[in-house]
Amino acid sequence: MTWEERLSDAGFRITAPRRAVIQVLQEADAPLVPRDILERGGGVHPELGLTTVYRTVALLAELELVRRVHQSDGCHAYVAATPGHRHHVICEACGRTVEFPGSDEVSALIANVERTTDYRIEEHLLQLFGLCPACRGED
Amino acid sequence: MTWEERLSDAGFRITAPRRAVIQVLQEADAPLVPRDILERGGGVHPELGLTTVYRTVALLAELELVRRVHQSDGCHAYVAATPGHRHHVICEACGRTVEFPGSDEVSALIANVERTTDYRIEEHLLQLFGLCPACRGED
DNA sequence: CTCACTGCAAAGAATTTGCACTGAA
DNA sequence: TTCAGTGCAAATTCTTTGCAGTGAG
Repeated sequence: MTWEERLSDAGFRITAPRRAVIQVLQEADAPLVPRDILERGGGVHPELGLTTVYRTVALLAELELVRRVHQSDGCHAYVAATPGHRHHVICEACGRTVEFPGSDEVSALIANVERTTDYRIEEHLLQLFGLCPACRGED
Repeated sequence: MTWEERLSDAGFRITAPRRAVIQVLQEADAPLVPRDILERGGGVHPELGLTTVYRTVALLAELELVRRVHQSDGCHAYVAATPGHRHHVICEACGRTVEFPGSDEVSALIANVERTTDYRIEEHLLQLFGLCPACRGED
């Protein structure tokens, strides 16, 4: 199912600005902040406004089509989400992002922490930062 | 070694505003955003300014005495850091925060991800969210 | 046809910077 | 005594809101 179908099924309209934002996010391989999306989206739909970018990413995030990632400097960038997968490795040099599945290690860790801290864990935020193969100079 | 000694050793001066910010952060058991720190710090040093709070947390974070944590709503809150420990469990109800050590599971996970993605992992951000024992109604 | 969606401009936060003054070392 | 550190006010972002016009369904 495409993003447009998902929007449509959820009762939202398919408009030119939304198409532009969707296209930009789907083509990006690194997290983008709203301003990035505006700039790139301008190539597709020049009238695009920043307000609409904010509203659209909020909508897409709610439908879990994109995910918000956190960065040490500029927080709140967005990347396309792979369904079921929840974590990101972000290249510190080029920003290129890859998702990896929530793994057994994470489950084991959570069980472990629940036992030692007596908290009941419901959510987690896990992001790894490093260098992608290309930026390590092995391209 | 106290925080003041650490500051001093690093060549920074010990001032009343810095003492106030330090005291507030050391007494807090949940992450605080700059405005929180300002309000609480006002009880200790009424002239405290928001600018100084920003500058002081940046300094403390650089010395790794506090850590910046990310929250889904208001990003960028700060908590006292336990040396060597790197992760937090934050209670979704009361905000109370507990640190837990970087464990074998995390190392295993990282090794795993390095293998499958071919990224070289250098940093990670791991935060768990859940309910602390008190907020689960078992107090 | 309707009303969800849009862009603009303005309002509101969050954060940083310029600057003269003050007090820690 | 000196200059790092401070508070204020102003400047910059970043993000949200109010509103009248417009086009998707």
